[in-house]
Amino acid sequence: MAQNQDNLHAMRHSLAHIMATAVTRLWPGVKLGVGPVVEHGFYYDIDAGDVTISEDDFEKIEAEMQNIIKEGKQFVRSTKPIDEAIAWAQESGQPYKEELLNDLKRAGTTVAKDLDADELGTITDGDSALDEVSFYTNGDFADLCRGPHVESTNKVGAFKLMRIAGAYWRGNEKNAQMQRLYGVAFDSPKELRKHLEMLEEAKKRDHRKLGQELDLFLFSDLVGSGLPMFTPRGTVLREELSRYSNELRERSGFEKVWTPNITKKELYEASGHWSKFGDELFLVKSQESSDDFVLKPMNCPHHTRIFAFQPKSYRDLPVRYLETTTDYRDEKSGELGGLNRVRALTQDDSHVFCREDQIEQEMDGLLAAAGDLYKTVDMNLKVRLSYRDASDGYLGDESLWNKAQSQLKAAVLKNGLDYFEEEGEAAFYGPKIDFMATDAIGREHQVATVQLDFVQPERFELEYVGEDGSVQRPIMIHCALLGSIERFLSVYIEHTAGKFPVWVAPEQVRIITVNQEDETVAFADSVAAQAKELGLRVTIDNANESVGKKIRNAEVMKVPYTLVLGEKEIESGEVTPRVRKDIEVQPSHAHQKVEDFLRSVSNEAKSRTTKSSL
RNA sequence: GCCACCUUAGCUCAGUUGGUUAGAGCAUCUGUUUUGUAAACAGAGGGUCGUCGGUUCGAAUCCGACAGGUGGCUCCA
Repeated sequence: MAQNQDNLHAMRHSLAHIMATAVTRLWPGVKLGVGPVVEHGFYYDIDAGDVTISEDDFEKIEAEMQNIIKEGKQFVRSTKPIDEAIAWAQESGQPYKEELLNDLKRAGTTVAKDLDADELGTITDGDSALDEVSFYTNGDFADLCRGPHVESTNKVGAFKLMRIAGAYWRGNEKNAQMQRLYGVAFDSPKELRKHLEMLEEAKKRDHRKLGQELDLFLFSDLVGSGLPMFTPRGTVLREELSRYSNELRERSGFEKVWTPNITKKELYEASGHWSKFGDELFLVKSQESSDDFVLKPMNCPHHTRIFAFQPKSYRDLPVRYLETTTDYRDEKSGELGGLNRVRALTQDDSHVFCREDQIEQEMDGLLAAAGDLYKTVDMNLKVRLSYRDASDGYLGDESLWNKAQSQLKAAVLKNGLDYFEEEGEAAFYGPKIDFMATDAIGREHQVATVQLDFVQPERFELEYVGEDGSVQRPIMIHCALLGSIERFLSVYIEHTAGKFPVWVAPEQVRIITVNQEDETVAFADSVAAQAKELGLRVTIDNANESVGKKIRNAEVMKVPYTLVLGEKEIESGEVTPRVRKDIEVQPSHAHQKVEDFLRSVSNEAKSRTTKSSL
């Protein structure tokens, strides 16, 4: 298995090399960046000068790649001293390679390790010292590369070029933008086909498609991009989820607060957000006063004002505030996408103000709440410890940072969470524990987050009176369980493929009438009334259509339970519920009394289970 | 914001190299039908082909700008 993995890796690496060969043959003089292996395939960054490569060119590039593969040239590995390599880069007109090599020479091993493996890592020569780098040559084309490669160009399996994208040289938007050509590659055509089919399947559960089909949310050009609106059905999802999220915290002492949607910009100058995010705030102009207002982009500064409203004693702590509220951020246009990234986002936000000795207990409570929520929605999340990096975009004393980071790690370890650590992912005021969910095509998105903050209490001069009468500074713990409701929905809709469990389903029971006789309609009405009495979301389909058609409509809308009501049901007072296929049903009698059916559905909803007790 | 691509009816999509009144299925409405567990039948309405500008005797089709979207990059409190 490991053997196969290694081979697949070498194959993908070789394909990146072959693609670079092909592009160089087709457009002589292109300048090459880096060409690493990624999940499912590979890419290569290319600067083609004035030439624009587009997806229409894929056929041509793939054909040339096939030629190279047919030639079956050996990949020959060689090494050069770094100065010779630099000379080679200069001679062959490869300024990007030259830059990398110069950095390698200058940086030495220590720094090279810190750099992204996709960049410098690809050209370092494994464990050996950096005074030498490796090359792979196939025929007349040589490329700087760590490898490994397969032995010759005809041993590369099945591949397909997928798309082309812009990518800044070395990930910095101040640098030149190169063209990144992506391909996928597998051992066999069969596996490639399987992968492409999987992508087709994933498209069917795309939250944007399901949002349309299941009548959940919409965008309007008149309202603006990144500003979703929710239909009655979509609003049920939002409210059921945020209610649950709130319950989980109210249980452990959180109290709801309310803050306005606009505020003077001075609030964010105080918090530090203005200087960091000023250009992403929506400005609001008052016609009555000279104040500059902004739409609030987050809630912590407001919550510090509520905390500071009355003097606090150590006995008052922890103080726990909870607010589900919509924030506004003027994201750059290219960063918006479906519900995942919007300009009006609703956070199920909360803040704890506590003493240092209370951090552990508070963190435990929040991590447990996150665990409960994600167990209920049946999602497995990766936990990311998001630390600061060496850049200067962070506020606060470095020793406080170190302490906060180790406290977060301790909490994660104590709670037995699987985690990974990543530098440069922290908020500017503190490190975070981020819960990462995966969408239908495998992209990761942050949902829940727990953050430790020593900075804002400082900047807002928050205090409480300690046991000995001295003035103390509280610590803030930020937490959102869903994160942004919109983003959560984007992954949750894809996770469930729109087959929502009963407790969140916008429509829990659909009643279908067999005919439009008065008696039938009256019976349907009475069943619906009973269902509503039990707090169920129920609709009646009394359309003049065939029963088959109406069943189909209920199926298409993924309604969990459907009742067909006609003469038989009126006579017996019993129903035979049609259960959505994904719902686990414990073996039980197929038909049952109306009251029994409705009561058990109602119990399922209350207990937020995914199993049916019918 | 940057790179590539996309935009035809409410939805999904046809529309041949620029050439009459731009088509289909579903949905909607009307009529017939009163229906038993995934699509009854018939008819009708619905589009200045994303917007604006240009080329042309003639533009859904070619060119440009803008808007919206998709996939990436950058960013993400």
